[in-house]
Amino acid sequence: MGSRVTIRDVAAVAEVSPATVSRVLNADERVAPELRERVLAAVERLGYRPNSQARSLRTQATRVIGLIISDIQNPFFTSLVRGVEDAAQASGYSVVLANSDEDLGKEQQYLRVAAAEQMAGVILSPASSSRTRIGELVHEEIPVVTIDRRIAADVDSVAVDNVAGARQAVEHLLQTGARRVGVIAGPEDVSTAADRLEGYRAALRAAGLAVDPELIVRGDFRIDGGHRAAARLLDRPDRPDALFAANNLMLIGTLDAMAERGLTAPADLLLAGFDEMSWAGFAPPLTLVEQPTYEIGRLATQMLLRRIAGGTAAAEHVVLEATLKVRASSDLVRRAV
Amino acid sequence: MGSRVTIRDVAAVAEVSPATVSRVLNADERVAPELRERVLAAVERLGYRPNSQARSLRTQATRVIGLIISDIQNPFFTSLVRGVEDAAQASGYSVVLANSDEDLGKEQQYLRVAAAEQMAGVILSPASSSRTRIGELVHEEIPVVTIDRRIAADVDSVAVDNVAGARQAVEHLLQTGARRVGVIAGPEDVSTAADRLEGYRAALRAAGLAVDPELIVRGDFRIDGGHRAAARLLDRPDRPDALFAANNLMLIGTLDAMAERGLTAPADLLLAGFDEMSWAGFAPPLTLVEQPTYEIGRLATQMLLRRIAGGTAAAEHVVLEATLKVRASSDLVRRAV
DNA sequence: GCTGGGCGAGAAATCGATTTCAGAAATCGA
DNA sequence: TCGATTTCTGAAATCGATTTCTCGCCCAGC
Repeated sequence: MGSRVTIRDVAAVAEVSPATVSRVLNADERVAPELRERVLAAVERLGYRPNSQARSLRTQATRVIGLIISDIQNPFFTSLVRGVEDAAQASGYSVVLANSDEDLGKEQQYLRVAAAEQMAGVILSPASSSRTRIGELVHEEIPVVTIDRRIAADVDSVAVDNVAGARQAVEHLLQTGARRVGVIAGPEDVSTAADRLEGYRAALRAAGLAVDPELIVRGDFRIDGGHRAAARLLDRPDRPDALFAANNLMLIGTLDAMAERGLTAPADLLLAGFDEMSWAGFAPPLTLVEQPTYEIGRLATQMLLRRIAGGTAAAEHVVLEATLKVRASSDLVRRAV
Repeated sequence: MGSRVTIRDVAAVAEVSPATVSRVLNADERVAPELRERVLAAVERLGYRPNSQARSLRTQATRVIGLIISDIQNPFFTSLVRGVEDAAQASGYSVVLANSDEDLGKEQQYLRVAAAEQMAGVILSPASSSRTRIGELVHEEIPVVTIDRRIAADVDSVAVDNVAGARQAVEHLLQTGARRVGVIAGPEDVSTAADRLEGYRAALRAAGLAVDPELIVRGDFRIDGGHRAAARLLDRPDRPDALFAANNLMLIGTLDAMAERGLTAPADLLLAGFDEMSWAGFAPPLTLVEQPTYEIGRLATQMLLRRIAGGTAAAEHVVLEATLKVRASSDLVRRAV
């Protein structure tokens, strides 16, 4: 019947009271060295492991942080998860992972679970910037840090400078010779999508080019949506001479659509995307705006832990840099690279 | 200060005892309809949510199942996770997800967490068939179901018939005209890898061909390993005329290695792999042995829930079918498909 | 009319830890 | 030497639920 060994058993073996055992285990200094020894020996001998339910019932605090991701399948999140786990573990916290799958309903449910389980804190990549509701967590006073995307509520966030990243990519396309750059943008209510679109516009304006609304098509940050959006752009009589996909999965959809039409980059058009695609295997190598994903996870966790420890300052918004990696898909000269 | 509303508050408002509130909430029949009404109204009005720590401390049972995956980044697991979540949720359980990253140390740590948190059960895709240790869970009498891979211990498992799947793929390659089929096999201590290699051998034997050990190279089920293994095969003076990669990530590595050498399938050699690759975007479309991933997750969860409910029969091993999907990468005739 | 059985509801025990409180022993200062 | 602190330890309260125990009441049966 499992976790049979309780603190009383340890106390009995060590011939002390349960209170003393608890003190020893919680690094309370004022315990005689001799008793401490006896307790530790008993713990060792019995293989005692404190019952975490009982502990957190009493202390009203768990050492678990929730990590709610909008799309686990997206490799962007994988190394981010590692950053979170490493930082959390270093402070003795464990991480539970959930996949909202860009679904507001699922997201809501996980947020409820986090509140019900009284998790110490939550790191969230919100499915929507305007419709995600963290009310339950706020009510339970559970701190929240958003990653990758911001939300309306006043909480900490960690993200990259999406405007600058997208702008760099589009400016690069223009410098390489593109004149009509199509963009496969993300969903309207995701801040990341809005920012990247803004970067696209900024690049055009800086180059003195008009923003043609016909060249802006929205996808859903997933493969299918990217495929449909790219198809619409590619089937225009005046086909764009470059495409910028606002995230990695939509870039895959774009590659699909191009393959169907027998088009290749950079020969037929230039191509750039956002977010890592370490699955590799793509020909040609793709020009991408890359994010420091591990770092995002690590920083977000540290901010969260500070909040948990009791920081009550105003919400902090950390903005990291995204860097453009030019590769063959957008580079006529270095095509062979 | 969060979850302030306790069962006593509800009891006070409804003017009954806490015991009665508990009975109403746990569907105990013998409560007068009138009191039941009052209790439900009070619960509603106060927004009462039972404290799950307190509950599971008393009942000695959580409604959480752990899902420990060997590589989250592998899309194979994504729809499997969905299958688990759907089935768990239908029975009122929540799922916590962990990524062992094919690392025995991490795996061990998560297993320990599962034991410490007294999870109701664990679904595990073990990092190793021989070195994974589930002793702690067994000790706590926490049921375990392994997926995708088997382990030495006597626990339930759900997997596909990897031998038959691999055999089908290799037989297909032979029928399409291949004579020297190279295989990029998986790690020695993973049952899945051993089975698929066995299927490869069986196909050759059935065709009356000798098994050339030079054509068998081991990878690590990851992109890099697949890349190195494929490179070794491709650089041989007597290059194989077909390759079978034992999982999806190694197939990507194989594609990389081929691209570096200017080789394409099916023109230069035939190509087949194992596991879905729904990221698509690959040219040519790939011949793959596909698994019913969602179903694996769903079935594993149902088995686990039966164990949790108290089934004590002998370990059950469910074997599903994997089906070969022939696509252009191995099909000279239907190359245009 | 009295007893016994059944049922519904509250009081209290319980789960396993932490923490407060109080008392005994040790230390210190005068 | 004695009283006043301080230090250490154990007894008991506590966290918030569930569950056992107990009691009062009602009704049926003899």
